[in-house]
Amino acid sequence: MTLDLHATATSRLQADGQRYTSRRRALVELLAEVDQPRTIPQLLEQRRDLAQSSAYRNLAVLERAGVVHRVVITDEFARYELAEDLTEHHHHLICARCGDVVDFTVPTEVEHEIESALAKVAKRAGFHTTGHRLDLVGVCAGCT
Amino acid sequence: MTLDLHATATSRLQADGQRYTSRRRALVELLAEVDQPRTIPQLLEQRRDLAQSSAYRNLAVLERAGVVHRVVITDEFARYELAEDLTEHHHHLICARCGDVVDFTVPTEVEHEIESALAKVAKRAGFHTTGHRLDLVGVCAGCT
DNA sequence: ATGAGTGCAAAGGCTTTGCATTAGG
DNA sequence: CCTAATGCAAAGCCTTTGCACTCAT
Repeated sequence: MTLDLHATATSRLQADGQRYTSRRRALVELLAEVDQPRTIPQLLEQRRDLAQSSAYRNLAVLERAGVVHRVVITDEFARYELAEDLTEHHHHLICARCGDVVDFTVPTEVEHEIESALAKVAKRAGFHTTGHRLDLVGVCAGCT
Repeated sequence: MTLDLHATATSRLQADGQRYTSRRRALVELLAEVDQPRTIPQLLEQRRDLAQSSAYRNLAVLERAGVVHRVVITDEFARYELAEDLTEHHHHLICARCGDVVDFTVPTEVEHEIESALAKVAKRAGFHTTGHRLDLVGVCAGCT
């Protein structure tokens, strides 16, 4: 799995004319460790040897290559997570208490219901959707 | 409708110890005119007599009072719309082409399906949700 | 009069960029 | 070798804040 992840990252970056350098690999590893989108300050705190500007630049490169995905929740910090096809499908629980964002998955059957409802929405509204954002606002486990 | 809107705004602001001044009323009117969340630059362009800092401050006041709602889509500009209970329930179509955000409503029956699916999600995940964000990414009418 | 509201300008905070240095292929 | 990548510092951009002025009550 980890091997696949890095192999995939390498090939996707190469396809975009980019290298899979040590810092980029470090960022991908940090994102793969956790089940929540992370802010750049969080990433920098875990890996003090990463330069802030390079982190911003590298995450932008990784996003263009389709390795990571940028998630905008509030306007304080952008968050990054691995691209959807490198993780399992999930949604976000935005904690109204602590502001943290955690992934959470739903049973396949419910997922299908939501997707079918969304498909109807798209069809009736008469446009082709390229994706959707579905997040729940509530209270995370840590905040009880 | 318009009368109700301003009457409601007045009472909600009063409940928060705030006045419904001309600039605040102007902001509410601008938001009521369109069916999409607007950025502060957009609002300032339509009403050149509004001061930028006051617009930021007044929208913050109006949000605390529950008259408007702040919507964060990307990290460039925050957007504001009338509070949900002052408009009809709607979702957002984020245009991948021009970056604009437009409201769009769905048939009640589909809306119910989505809400019931979301209720299941919340229940199975074991938390109390206070709300959800459901936006579609696609191409708006203007971009065909 | 008296405090809320307003406008201008300056400061904050996240993110991006310029530039010299380092490193990967 | 030679270009891409990196790190530091400075600049950008959206937003907030300080402060004096104005307006409503």
